Amino acid sequence: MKNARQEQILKLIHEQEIGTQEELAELLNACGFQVTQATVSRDIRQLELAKVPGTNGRMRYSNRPEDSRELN
Amino acid sequence: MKNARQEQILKLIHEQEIGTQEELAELLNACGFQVTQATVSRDIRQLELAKVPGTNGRMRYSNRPEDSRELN
DNA sequence: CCTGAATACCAATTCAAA
DNA sequence: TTTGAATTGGTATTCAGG
Repeated sequence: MKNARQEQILKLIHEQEIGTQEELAELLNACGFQVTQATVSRDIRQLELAKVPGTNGRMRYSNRPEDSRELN
Repeated sequence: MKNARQEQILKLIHEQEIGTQEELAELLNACGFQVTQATVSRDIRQLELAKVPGTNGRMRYSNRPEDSRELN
């Protein structure tokens, strides 16, 4: 089910550094959610997760930026 | 020069919705900064800008998320 | 160092399908 | 309405060079 999976995604990205959607898809599969990258991409859009270059140099999915709502 | 260009990038992403690095590169060129996507990619990493799926569905570059520092 | 061109990699979307 | 496979589009990186 979609909602449970998206919950799991939030949990996962909070627990560990996830660099790619494939990686996330694999972790979900390990949790019993059978999905492909295409679905993960859609989930990410719905959850409005951001991909940020971390301070360590690597990329990481994360919750949305504070100032992403309006311009000035 | 690099710093001036990165300043300009910050200004641009704050002023308008920028969806791709190519788009950003074009805007920079229009401002007199001659760059390609490769350099924009590096600047984005150095500035730690995030790419977020906006509420409107489109992608947008934005300043970094509030919670992107540590895990729990 | 910093950069561009080319490339390899990653992500969004299309197109069926259920 | 949700999904996967395949495709297309976008980005990170390599590799060479200034």
